[in-house]
Amino acid sequence: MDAFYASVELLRYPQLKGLPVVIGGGRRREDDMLARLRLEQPDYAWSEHKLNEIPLDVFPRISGYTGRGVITTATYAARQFGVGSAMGVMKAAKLCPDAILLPVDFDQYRHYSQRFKAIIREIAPVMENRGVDEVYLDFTDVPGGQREDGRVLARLIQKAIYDDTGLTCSVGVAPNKLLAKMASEFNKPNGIAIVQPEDLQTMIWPLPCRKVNGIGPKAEAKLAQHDIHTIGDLAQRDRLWLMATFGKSYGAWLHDAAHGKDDRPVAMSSEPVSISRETTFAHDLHAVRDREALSAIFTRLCEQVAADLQRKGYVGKTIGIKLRYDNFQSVTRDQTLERHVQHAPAIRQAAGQCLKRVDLQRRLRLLGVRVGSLMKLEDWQAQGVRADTSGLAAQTESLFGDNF
DNA sequence: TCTGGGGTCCTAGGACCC
DNA sequence: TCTGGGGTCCTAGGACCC
Repeated sequence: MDAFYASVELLRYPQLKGLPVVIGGGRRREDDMLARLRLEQPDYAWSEHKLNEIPLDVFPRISGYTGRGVITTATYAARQFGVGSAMGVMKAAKLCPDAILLPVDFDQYRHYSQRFKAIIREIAPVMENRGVDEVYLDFTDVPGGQREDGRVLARLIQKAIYDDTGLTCSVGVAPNKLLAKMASEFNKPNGIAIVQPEDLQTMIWPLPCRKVNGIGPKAEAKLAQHDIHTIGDLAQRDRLWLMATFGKSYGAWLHDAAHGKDDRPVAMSSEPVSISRETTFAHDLHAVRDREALSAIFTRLCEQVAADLQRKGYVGKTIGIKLRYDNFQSVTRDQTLERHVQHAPAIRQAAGQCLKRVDLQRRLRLLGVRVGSLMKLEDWQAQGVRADTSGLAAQTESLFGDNF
């Protein structure tokens, strides 16, 4: 198999490239930011179609930010300061007070995501989604795909995406998904990198283990304890020793990954396993003192999950909740129903039962609702099973009232 | 001024069944 | 005098990814 890994870069303001920019914080829209900037700079005649003309001093700086948000992504200039994904915005502000802070705008990302994926699919139809800004491609059967080891196709894709969206894109080409993903990071942003099987020792083995997709902070720390730091270090270790130390399955996978082995196909479609909604409160809430606020949030989460299920055409059988306490400890509870459900009252009823099984004395920072064991609505209807939501709405009020 | 939101997959124990 | 054993489902937690 010949695999591509492509990821688009979501920064759309050319004048910000090369500067420390952080995208993150609360849920605001980029439209709102532009509207506010327009208010603040009424004399300046720019439009959304000329994003590159917005002067630098108009963009908000990170230093004015207050709140609990985290960073979604950061430019390389910002990363020089130690700023990175998933870091609290407040912490980033300390590390790099002059950084520009752009709002996260998932609606806009989804829009651009659909566009760039549609463009890619026209060129290379065997495509696997990896979130909003990344895809895998199998270009084995794409005509002309093998020219210059895939470089011609990579350039074609980059140009097509840029012409339509103005977004740049990094591409990695390799014999499998594991290596293509690593290759895509070699020349970011807007680059192309090709890794051949014979490049394994020179290009892959010197990299830290953490670069392997699937080795996270915990595994990295445990590997380091055994003096394994690079992928090359890992490749030298005995397969059976790895299996004994890291578990049969994970140890074997580590050994394969270090040797560049990966036979996962590019999966064009996959059914969701669960659908959930969760929210972190602006301030920690107490189950007794803030009962009404929590109750309203809980109801809204159930309604949002129900709306997501209906919009996407699924029913679910396992209803769960997630709580995060003020010390960041998370707990989950779930319950599998006898019948699949899809509507908010039934979800709220079951989720309310789950709430009764957790400690509600401690302050909470997050509440979430999840529906799993999903089934396509049409398959479920084909079985002739009928939803039983009658009467649940009436029960819900009293059950819920007992919990918060 | 710590630590979002939406997912997947794995593990491990207990229940239950044959 | 006993402590089989495999398969599946359910539940809770945790690692990891984007």
